[in-house]
Amino acid sequence: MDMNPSLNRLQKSDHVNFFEMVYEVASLIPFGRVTNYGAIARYLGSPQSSRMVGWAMNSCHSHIDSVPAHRVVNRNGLLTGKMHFQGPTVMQQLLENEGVRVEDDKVVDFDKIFWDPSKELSAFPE
DNA sequence: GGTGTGACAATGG
DNA sequence: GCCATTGCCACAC
Repeated sequence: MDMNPSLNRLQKSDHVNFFEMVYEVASLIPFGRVTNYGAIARYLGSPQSSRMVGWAMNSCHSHIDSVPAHRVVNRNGLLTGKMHFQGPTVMQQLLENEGVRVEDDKVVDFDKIFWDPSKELSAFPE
């Protein structure tokens, strides 16, 4: 068989969609629900790549569709990425607009409204 | 093509 | 129980 390195790289190119996949999952977050980076990373098959999720969010502006990044918070339920929005209070406003209580830049009842794609979606829809 | 980074998470002291 | 360190993996320079 021809071990064409280009071919191998081609498959790796599929991982380039990692960002888009993150946007996909983020878009699947139900209204009034929130999730954390680790859950999304875990759903993508790389539970250790939670940082990549945040990185993808950093580039979410590059995505065509608007990504509800305000529904994605860190494991502590803290709105760590609020500063990356149009305004430091936009993220909180959006969450409160969805019925999510945010106190001191932290999601109240985070474990209650926590939405795990790996459990809710239960499968890999590709 | 190597180095640095980053909106995290888990572990250790 | 809080602060510091490590791991991690993909992307930008």
